[in-house]
Amino acid sequence: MRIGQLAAASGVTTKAIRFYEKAGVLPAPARQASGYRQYDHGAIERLAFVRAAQAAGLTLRQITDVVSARENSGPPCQHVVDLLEQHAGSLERRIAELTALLAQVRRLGHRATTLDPAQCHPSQVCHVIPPSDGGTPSS
Amino acid sequence: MRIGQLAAASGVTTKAIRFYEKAGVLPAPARQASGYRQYDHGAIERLAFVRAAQAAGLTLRQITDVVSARENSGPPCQHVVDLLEQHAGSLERRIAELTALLAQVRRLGHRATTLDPAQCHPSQVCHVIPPSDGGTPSS
DNA sequence: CTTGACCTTCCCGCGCAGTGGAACGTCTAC
DNA sequence: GTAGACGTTCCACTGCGCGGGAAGGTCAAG
Repeated sequence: MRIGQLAAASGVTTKAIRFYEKAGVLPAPARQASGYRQYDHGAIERLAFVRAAQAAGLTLRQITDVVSARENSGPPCQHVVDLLEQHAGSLERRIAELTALLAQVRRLGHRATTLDPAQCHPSQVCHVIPPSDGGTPSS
Repeated sequence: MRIGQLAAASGVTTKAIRFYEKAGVLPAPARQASGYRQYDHGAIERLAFVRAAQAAGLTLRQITDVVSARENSGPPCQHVVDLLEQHAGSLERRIAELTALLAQVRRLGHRATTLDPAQCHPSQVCHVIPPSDGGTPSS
């Protein structure tokens, strides 16, 4: 099948498919005499894996590592398990950061209800957001 | 004071200060005859506001809006309150997304412990991550 | 033969918040 | 007068995941 059919079958644009190939996340397919890419049926499954892994929040870089591990040394299950565990850890940290940030933003919003706009000196931009409160950067 | 002193006093690099000015988040300061930027004391406070607002997770675009509202029509408190409320809402949504994603990743990790690597067909990349499970996209 | 759908490669752009470096001007101390 | 610490501008690059469009080649139908 050609790239257009693969795109239609997988729901991924031809642009994205070529991008994945260039990024190393999909192997370079065979070419027809015309230069057109020629895909076999497995390409649909590989593409489905890429989308599933993306839906799990993995980056293309991480997926590329999984795919090349698979190509070099068989099923990369342990690698994938480690990756998922590590990913779960970073999700937890990120959630904790955002939760702390949410609490901080809520404090500011609440604080605003007790302040008088007239008390806002021109030298400040807005006294609702005070300097150096040690908020967690959202990186 | 010159830009280097402002940088030292505020803990922000000269690069970032010039970047803020170009982005419209800081007003263009006066210039000396040499062309050097000349800052008054209020610049330190404006910069502190920018950093505090960033620590609260606001983007430079949002901060720019607050600053220009301040310049055009006095204390932007209501604007800021609305902004914070809206920001809290998007933080909540983001946290919910990431929490759902974390649950999904945990399910995958757990599932991996019940699978046999030998069962992983070559046509798949890795059977730990199955296709089309309807995971929430992380963006 | 020509039209139109498909394919190829290529580079540019987005949004975000800067950082790095080049090439050059300025000020201060010795 | 010269070293070096500071300042100025501009352009490029980072990571992420593509999308848009140009300029051209290929293939089937009418």
